[in-house]
Amino acid sequence: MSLRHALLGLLADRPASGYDLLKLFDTSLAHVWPATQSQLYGELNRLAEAGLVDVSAEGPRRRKEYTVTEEGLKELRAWLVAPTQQQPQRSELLLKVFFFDLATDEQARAVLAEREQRATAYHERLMELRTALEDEEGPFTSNGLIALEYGLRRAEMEWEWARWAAEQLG
Amino acid sequence: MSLRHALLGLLADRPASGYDLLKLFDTSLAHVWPATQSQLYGELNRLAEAGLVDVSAEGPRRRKEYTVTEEGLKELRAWLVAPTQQQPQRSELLLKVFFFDLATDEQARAVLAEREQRATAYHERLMELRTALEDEEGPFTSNGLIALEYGLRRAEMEWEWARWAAEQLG
DNA sequence: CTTCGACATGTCAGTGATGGAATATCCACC
DNA sequence: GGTGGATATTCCATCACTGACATGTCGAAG
Repeated sequence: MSLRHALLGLLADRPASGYDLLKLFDTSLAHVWPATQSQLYGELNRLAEAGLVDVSAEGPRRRKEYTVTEEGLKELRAWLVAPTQQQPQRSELLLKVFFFDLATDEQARAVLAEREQRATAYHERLMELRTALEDEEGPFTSNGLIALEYGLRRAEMEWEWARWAAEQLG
Repeated sequence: MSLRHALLGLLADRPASGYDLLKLFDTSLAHVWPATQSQLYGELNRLAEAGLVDVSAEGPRRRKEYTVTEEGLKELRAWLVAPTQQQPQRSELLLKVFFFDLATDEQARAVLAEREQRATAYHERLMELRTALEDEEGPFTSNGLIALEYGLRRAEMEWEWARWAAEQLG
């Protein structure tokens, strides 16, 4: 349900087309709220129907540029201050942990090692992203860095936990 | 897709009915892979159709008791050692952080404070669950504690981050 | 002048989760 | 003997996400 607010948020900075927004998603919001092209175009049309955005310009190649309406901004601000519902956390990894008794110790260790690796790799990617972000000056940079820090801390937590868990198995 | 494996995993410990499994989900797996009643019964029927479980007994009130088949166990073990796909992380909280410029500092702080509170409350709940688990001896206790530790660490990470983030706003 | 890559939008089938309603049985208690 | 609560299963409408397919335009490079 928040894809809608992600779009409104990006459009609040500046008008953009679906294509623009798709790229913005891939860069800025990729780690926070990934979305596919089909979702995005569909939601844009629904947003326009609901009067939260307007088509402010049409360009070549059927390009439609969207702008948030007053109503859209209102909706966005209301969402920002509404209580954040935390979505139920499903974790395939932890599910496997639950059933570790069905595997050998070696197999269990492999599962944990895989996660540790992934977490460190992800951490590195985020560190690169951070240095990249620090150079350029975008509208979402400083807030983006706060969100990014969450990812970094989470990755650290994950590999520390994975190591600890592997010890527990012994 | 892993609901299937969650069910197989629980049934691998002992045969059970849908109703039993629902209760097991609510207690043991609630924090790891929540599932609703409609999902669960549906998946059980599909599992039986696929030959991964058998109806091993029928009791009063149309109760059907399911048991994993050899094939089901095979599937479960294959899943355990297969690479764990990490599902894309959508976070409504981080999305809000991205758009903090649209809110007042006060509002942003409130969002962060709410999360900090939730994280500490969740941490407390998990601590209680841990002491409860440590007393009783279940089949999944020791692995459950490893999974639970993940939740604890994550909650700690979250409130530390929320505090840090609030400082950044100043 | 053609072709290739980037730009740009739309649609659809399949899958899985949500939430609620409908149905029925058994048991304990009054 | 009737009622309420726990046991137990099934179905359905709705919604969101995925991944793929379909369609078409423009600009630059050769």
